[in-house]
Amino acid sequence: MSDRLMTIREMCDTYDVTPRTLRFYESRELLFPERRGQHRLYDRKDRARLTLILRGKRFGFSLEQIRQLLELYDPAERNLTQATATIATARERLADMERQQEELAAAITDLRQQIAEGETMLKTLQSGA
Amino acid sequence: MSDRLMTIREMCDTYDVTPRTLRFYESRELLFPERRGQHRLYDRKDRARLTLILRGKRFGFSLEQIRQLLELYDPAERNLTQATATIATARERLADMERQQEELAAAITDLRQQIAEGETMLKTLQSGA
DNA sequence: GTCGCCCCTTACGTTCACGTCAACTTCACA
DNA sequence: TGTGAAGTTGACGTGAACGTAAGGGGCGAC
Repeated sequence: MSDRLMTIREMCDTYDVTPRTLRFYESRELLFPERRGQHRLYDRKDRARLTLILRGKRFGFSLEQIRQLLELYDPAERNLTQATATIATARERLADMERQQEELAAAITDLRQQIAEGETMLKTLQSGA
Repeated sequence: MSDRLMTIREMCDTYDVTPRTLRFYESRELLFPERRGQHRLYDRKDRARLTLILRGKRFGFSLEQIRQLLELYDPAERNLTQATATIATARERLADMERQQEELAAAITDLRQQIAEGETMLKTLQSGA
């Protein structure tokens, strides 16, 4: 199964991050690995969280924004007002992402066009202007 | 027309950035406004560039990556090898963006699902658990 | 036992993308 | 003629997200 516990090194190799990064995320309360003595051990849930963290980063979110999002994925919310707030900020994040999606689609179309034009220019240059 | 020259303040108001930001972009060679005496004046092309800069930032690109992309939009390339390199890095950026688009779509679907689940939980809490 | 390796904490250093402040010029206007 | 608004350069400050170096514990291999 995938519910094996992983050492920090295994995590780093798997997700291409440094130990410093994982400890840093822990200090910012984005990860909560178990401790076997002094050593950290990461389980399936930790890995899922890390996946979401790295994904969030690629979309340009701050670690704090990501931390708030993670609360949504982690049903530790027993408090009503807390849960309401979590969902509200999640909606904002969702709106951000939807806007970004539209912009991204437009930018991709645009860039494809520019590349095509660039290539046309390139061929002109090659054919000896 | 939109080919009016704009002062730094007009630019700031229009694009919601600070003068410091515009001067910083200039120092990093992302913008090249004219000089009327000491003062900077931004034309249509500068505004187009700024739009692309801000867009790129929202996608999580660094200013240096954006600077390289801008070369593509600016046909000042008279050099063959230079133009080839520019197009090559533009292709990489495009690939990044396409990957990001897929990921983003998946993340949005995912987040919507989580929000839905969160709301279900919320109603359970509200109905008095 | 001691060597190497992996892990730990603490703490200062670094990069990016600006913010902030000081001191100066230039120009419109009272 | 000053005065204030808007612009300039230059230098130092700042927050986020780590990098890096120093010093130390534990543990299997030789």
